[in-house]
Amino acid sequence: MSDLLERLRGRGWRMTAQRRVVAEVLAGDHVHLTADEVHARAVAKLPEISRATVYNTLGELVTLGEVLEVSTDKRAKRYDPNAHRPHHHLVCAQCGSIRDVHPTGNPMADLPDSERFGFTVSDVEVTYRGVCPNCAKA
Amino acid sequence: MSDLLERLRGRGWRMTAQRRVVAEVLAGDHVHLTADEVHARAVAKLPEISRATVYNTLGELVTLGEVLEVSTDKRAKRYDPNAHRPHHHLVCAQCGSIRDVHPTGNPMADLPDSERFGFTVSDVEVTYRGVCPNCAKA
DNA sequence: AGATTGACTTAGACAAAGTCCAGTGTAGGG
DNA sequence: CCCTACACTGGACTTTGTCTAAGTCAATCT
Ligand SMILES: [Mn+2]
Ligand SMILES: [Mn+2]
Ligand SMILES: [Zn+2]
Ligand SMILES: [Zn+2]
Repeated sequence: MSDLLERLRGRGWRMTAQRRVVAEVLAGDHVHLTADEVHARAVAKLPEISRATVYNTLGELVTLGEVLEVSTDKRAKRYDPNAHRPHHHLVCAQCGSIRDVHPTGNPMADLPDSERFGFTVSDVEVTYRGVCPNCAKA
Repeated sequence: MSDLLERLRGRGWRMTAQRRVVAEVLAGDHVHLTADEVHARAVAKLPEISRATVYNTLGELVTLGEVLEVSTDKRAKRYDPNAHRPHHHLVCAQCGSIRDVHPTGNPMADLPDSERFGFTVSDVEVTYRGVCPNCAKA
């Protein structure tokens, strides 16, 4: 995720300890943390970081297209650093765990003109729901 | 929507003025109101109805499968009375208006076993995003 | 019809998620 | 090493949703 920091520097971002820490927390695969989870993990690395800064930084990253907002459950938004490979989500209805998935086919092509109501459709988001192996055996 | 009231009576519900008003507010096609919008419209018909009752009633309708919860934006949940014909949603990214759509094909079949991570997948939710004709011409 | 009763409703306190702002601190260019 | 525009902080505030104690009333019974 240090290439992210490079890109941000290239965009004229001031490199602060807070922004570095938020970027660190977001590293990895299948990462879909809430803002408060990001804050909690950031505090572990930099105790004085404030909630407002975490919200600001996440919001900026979303605006720049470096992070996606996902709302799989009906509670807090989740922040997804996997913004450069298009994908969808598979969510456990019981424990809420989330995996990135790459379905075949193009759901966009499945929406006929007669069902578009004059909209210019630009994007589609697919959420699969089920029970994860862990919850299934319990 | 009076068949809804019938079904509720059949399930042993007490028929109160509040529940009747909430059912009335939910009548129609392409209706996807937030709880507060339902409350505002209910108050117009029955001024003393409380927020708690609207939330309770909506929750009960969801539990009974008579109304669906939808979260197309990342803000408040929306309540969808079209629970008996499966469908997906087309959302205007600018004004937030929502239409029910019926895509062809079955997105569930597009998720190969290798992308299921051992989950038992039971449901899929598709949200199309774009710009509605109204916002396009402005 | 009148009495009864438990389901229903209410107002308001509370909680969680997110926004906003005034004051303070600091990254990075000169 | 100074400056200053940008960034950060803490706390107040808003929105969305939940909970509870006390009061009300729909449906049933007599
Ligand atoms: Mn993802
Ligand atoms: Mn709908
Ligand atoms: Zn699970
Ligand atoms: Zn629109």
